[in-house]
Amino acid sequence: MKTQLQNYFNRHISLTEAQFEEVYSCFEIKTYQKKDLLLREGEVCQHKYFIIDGLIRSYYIDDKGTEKITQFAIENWWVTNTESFALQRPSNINLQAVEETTVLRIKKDDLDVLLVEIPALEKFFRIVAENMVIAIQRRYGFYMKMNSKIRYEHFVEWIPDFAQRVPLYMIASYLDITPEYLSQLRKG
Amino acid sequence: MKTQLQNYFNRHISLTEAQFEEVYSCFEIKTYQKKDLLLREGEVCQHKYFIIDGLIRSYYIDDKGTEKITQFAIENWWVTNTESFALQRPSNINLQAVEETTVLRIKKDDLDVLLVEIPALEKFFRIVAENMVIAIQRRYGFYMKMNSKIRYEHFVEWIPDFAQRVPLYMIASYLDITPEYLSQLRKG
DNA sequence: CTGATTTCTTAAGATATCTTAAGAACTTTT
DNA sequence: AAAAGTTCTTAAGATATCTTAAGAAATCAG
Repeated sequence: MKTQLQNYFNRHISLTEAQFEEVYSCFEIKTYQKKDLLLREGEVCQHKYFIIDGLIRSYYIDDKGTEKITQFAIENWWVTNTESFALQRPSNINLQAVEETTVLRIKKDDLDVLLVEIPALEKFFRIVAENMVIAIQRRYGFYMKMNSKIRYEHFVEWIPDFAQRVPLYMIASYLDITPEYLSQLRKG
Repeated sequence: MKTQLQNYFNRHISLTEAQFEEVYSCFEIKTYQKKDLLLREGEVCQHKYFIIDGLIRSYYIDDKGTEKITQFAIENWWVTNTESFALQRPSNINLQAVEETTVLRIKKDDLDVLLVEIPALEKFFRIVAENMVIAIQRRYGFYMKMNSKIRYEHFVEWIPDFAQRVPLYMIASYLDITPEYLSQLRKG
């Protein structure tokens, strides 16, 4: 748990043992049951979450009442609603545990203090944010370029693990395909 | 020019006059003519650009030979290909001046040095990166939710300036609509 | 001012994907 | 093991958007 977070920090910056202790003391361990919400549409997002184990999805309900999944996140990923967290505005998405999920979470206020006390963290979160930009651009770039069938094949190939852990209709939603049409695609 | 950059830094962090001078000395002024490329597909992106004046687009050529625009950037925006710049990989997009455009640009190597010397810059670029995440998510979130007609109307309403400065077929490309279909939409 | 290039429009037929509705196959709970 | 809930499939008709091809309008270069 502790080591898992420490390893992640060490990927990008070096913290002294004391610094890491200070950082770690600001995190809280939480376990969510399947279907529990970490963040509800309309609330202001107060936490950044580091996933120790499990699977989180980010989704909203569209005007027709259909769930639209915008992101999945698994072990060793950071998750939050950046817009709501950074600007302290009401969230337009829900964060929900797809499986039983354990996270380390940190409050915005605590993080703000830490960033001042340990400037190396600025670098860390700059890199995390840049990686997020890269990931999102790759995702949508691919999405825009490819048709439904290729999107699905790519998804299964790329993260075969997901195809196991997530029901098909959620993959469909993430890929912006109706489950019915995905069914057709899988046939032929 | 100098002030414009300084103002932008001051939005998020405070630099002493001396620090700003050091920062500024790493930037180079460049003017690109209409259609000049700042970055070519396949090259590794070596610069971050701060636009003083003008308009830059980011685009690639798809398998059918059609230009697909992924981003526009104007005065006071930062632009680069984050993936290529951060990971020093070949770029999958072109950056091109849509109008005559003046930028302040900084080399990756120089920026890396600056970030070490002036840690406050880490915070600055963390915030810039977070804002980019927010902007991209808003953009694609909206894109996914809305149909072509609403995307177009929103675009014109949101940045009316653009509708003047950018040919219609580029707006179509950015909104992922064929120019022919956009023509139909504008009629009825 | 004229020819060349770039940008925009029209219209008809083609296609990817959605919608609706229903039932089958699983999975979890009792 | 029955009931209840969740997930997946099938198929037919509907629709948003694309493709192709052509010409009109506007802008740029000589």
